[in-house]
Amino acid sequence: MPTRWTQTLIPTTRHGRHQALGRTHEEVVTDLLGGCVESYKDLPKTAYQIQTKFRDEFRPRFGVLRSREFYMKDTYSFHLGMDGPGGLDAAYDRMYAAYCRVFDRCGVPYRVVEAEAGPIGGSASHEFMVPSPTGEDTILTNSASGGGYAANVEKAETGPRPSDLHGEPTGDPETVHTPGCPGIDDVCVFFKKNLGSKLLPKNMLKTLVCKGDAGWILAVVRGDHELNEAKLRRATSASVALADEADARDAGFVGPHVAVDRDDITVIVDPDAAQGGFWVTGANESDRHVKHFNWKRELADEDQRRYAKFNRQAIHVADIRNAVEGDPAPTDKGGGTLEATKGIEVGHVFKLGDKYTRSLGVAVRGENNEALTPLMGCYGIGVNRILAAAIESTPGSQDNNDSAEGRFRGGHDDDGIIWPRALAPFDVVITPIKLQGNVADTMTTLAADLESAGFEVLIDDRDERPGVKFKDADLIGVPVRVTVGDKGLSAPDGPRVEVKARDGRTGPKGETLPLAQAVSRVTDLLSAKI
RNA sequence: CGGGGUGUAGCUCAGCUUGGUAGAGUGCUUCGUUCGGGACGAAGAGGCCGCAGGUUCAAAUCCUGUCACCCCGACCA
Repeated sequence: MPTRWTQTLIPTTRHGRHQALGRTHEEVVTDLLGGCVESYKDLPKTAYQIQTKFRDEFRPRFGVLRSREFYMKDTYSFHLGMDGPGGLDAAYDRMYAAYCRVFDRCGVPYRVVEAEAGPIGGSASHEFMVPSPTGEDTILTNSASGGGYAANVEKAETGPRPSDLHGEPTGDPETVHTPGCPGIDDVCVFFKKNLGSKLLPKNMLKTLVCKGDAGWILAVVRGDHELNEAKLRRATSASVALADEADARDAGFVGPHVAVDRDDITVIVDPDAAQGGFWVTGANESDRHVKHFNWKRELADEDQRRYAKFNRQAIHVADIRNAVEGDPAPTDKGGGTLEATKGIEVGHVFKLGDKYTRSLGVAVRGENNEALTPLMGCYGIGVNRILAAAIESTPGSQDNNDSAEGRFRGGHDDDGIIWPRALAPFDVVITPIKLQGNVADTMTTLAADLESAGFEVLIDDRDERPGVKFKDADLIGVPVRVTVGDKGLSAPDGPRVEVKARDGRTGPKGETLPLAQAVSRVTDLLSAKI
């Protein structure tokens, strides 16, 4: 991946030499491990580190959500094979389960989504996403329709979509001069401005020229859809490369009928593009588009010769585009309709296979002294991003597990942060109303009792008005606040204090209860499964 | 790199179109009254209006240049 290097920070030293700041460490760890293992008996092995990573982000934003410097835990495992004990599959499953426990205990709502193993190689990949409107990744799920499918846009499959290549034309073909408009949007703007007719991207066919193993591949999707290269690769079971940029301009005027009379072109059409009705597409001529394109008329004829593959029904209709909201969900995953949600990626597990070990020449000797290339998995957690995600997360979001009644996982409201307990800087804040009478003594004793019970306690002994302290406690999001005041302590039936949970479990005004019950009530609130 | 925006009191900003030597809120200082959900009154301190030129009797305001910051976009294991 070229981006692995373009996004690496490479400063120049005063001596004119280049130094690279660590990005991710598949190569480094693989190379390191290669020097440590000799025999099949040395595997499996797992290495991890928690350290600062650097990445030359195009556009850092949202504070700690996307930054050039961040904290990351990354783990790499090495195996002799895929199956059985000690294999990559088993390690992957255990790592997956461990990640679920990590995010459970952090108290952030998350969803595990299927991700594209992609051109980097490997066979399986899952992302751990925290749902949030601030998120930069899009997740597609069918949970609203009762299914259990979740995947990112690159990976998401759609259920069956009907297609019909034999619909009747909507009119005679008409070539339109569209100077300087290779792109879909350009053409639509041109139609409106210069021809006074409204043309929508969904009425256009986007034809992408790709190089396959055995000749050219034309990938055709609707103008408002995006080609998914991984899906195209699977549909052709071949390696696929988009035509290079030098050809890109003229490629913008290509239409599917360029395949006519040629046998070295394979046409692959997304179902939504393989329809009758009104189409505008490239005219196979620079600066020209054609109206009323029709699949049957343009590719077949009476002699059944124009595009032989069409007539042999060898033209492929396949899901080759990114899924979008509203698509049917895969039927074997519960069916229904896909809906889109924004999410923040906080973790990723990945079966890399032999991609790195093979290219770096790492091998061990097997039982028969043969050379074996280990398989590899990698597993990452964006440590500081969890903090941001915990605050940005949508309160009450569903997660992958059964959403238990009353389970609450933090986030924020108009008053500030609502920390899940595991991430909060303190468990309890004690807010004295005014340091008079025995308030100070009670407060100190209570703090000591709470600390003995295992909690981290913050005492707000600032000389501020009560309202100020309440607002600040809410703002920094300490999970439980205990208010100690002279009025409560001198109640006729014995001293009382107020206990309030930041997440609202104790209501907007909290609970007033006898001082003696404070520690046990706080314990209840803090040990509730979050 | 492309597009847009903003630089005025410690902070958040108004004023600029229609030039006339600077305002609000908040914060700060002092005094008094208050004190269970960001108190109230009174008095006060605080700004070469990002920087450099130009136009003008006169520039925060108009013109040119420059610097800085912010936002949006560039398909991101």
